[in-house]
Amino acid sequence: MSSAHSTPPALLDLSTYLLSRIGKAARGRLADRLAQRGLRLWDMAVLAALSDFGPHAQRDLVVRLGVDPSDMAKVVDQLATGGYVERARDPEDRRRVSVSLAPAGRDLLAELDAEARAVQDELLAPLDPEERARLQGLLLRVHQGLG
Amino acid sequence: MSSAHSTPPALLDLSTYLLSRIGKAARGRLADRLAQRGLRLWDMAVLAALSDFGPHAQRDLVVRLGVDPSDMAKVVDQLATGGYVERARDPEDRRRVSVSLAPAGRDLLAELDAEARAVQDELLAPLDPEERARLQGLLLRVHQGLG
DNA sequence: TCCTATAGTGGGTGCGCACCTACTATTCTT
DNA sequence: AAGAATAGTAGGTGCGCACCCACTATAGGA
Repeated sequence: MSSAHSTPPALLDLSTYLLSRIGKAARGRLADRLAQRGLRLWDMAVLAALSDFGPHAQRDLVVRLGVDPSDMAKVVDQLATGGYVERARDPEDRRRVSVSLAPAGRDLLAELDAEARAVQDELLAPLDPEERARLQGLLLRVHQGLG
Repeated sequence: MSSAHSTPPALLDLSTYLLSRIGKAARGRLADRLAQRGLRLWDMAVLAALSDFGPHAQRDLVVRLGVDPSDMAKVVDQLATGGYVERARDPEDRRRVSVSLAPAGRDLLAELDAEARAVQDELLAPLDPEERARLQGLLLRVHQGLG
């Protein structure tokens, strides 16, 4: 992949390029670890949303995470098959499926979070803790601006 | 896409996630601009390499940029068709094709660089110039560590 | 009640990217 | 001169991702 060797300075001077490259490495490494468990990035995002905000109608997960409804159906189905989330028809509107985090899902999320932090340690190895915190703060603000 | 709205804090707390997300946005926006000219990211990388380091044997471009030789052939072919680079058989080793930047390629690279900086302005809008410089410095060091 | 809108689902499409194989032309080795 | 190695090329494959369409079930409004 990105053969460390002598990347053109014209590219290294562009934050756009660095973000693209580093982001790809981050995504790739995390995806690899999730793949070993038969999971993809969206699985983790769904678990995190359920953990942070409680049960969601499937439709609300779609809105929150910005995924196609059809794709979300597949993700939730897989998570339910694995016993990580529970699906239940909403009695007040039987079109809706309420999705909630199962205990196994909470455990899984903790493990995935640890995987993500391991990737982080690899990736941010050149930075000391203070610098990592500064980077995190800057990235957070950039992310907020993404709209 | 990443619907700014209420991303799970468990994810926002992970630099891995932020890098992945922001990197994807950076890549996507730049790729869109290049696509309007019928170009892809590798085209820009090749132009930058030629500009920064002078003519390359095609094989050396492959090594420097870490691309598959077969894919590089296609990129160079497209750039040559557009008049942005020139191909010449190396007389000392007629297997080799020496690739060099044509004047039109230098102009194009300048425009693409401007496009990249425009994306940068969009993306890093929440940061002031000093913060952008700090981010750039941190990213550069992280990139160096990618190996 | 009829008509429209909404929630979820199954199946399929197109694109970009990385990768691989087979092949030709040329050079190097012995 | 023969065989192995190298540079480049044409074409094809598999994967992940985003997206779209058709369909069922349910609910809400006129």
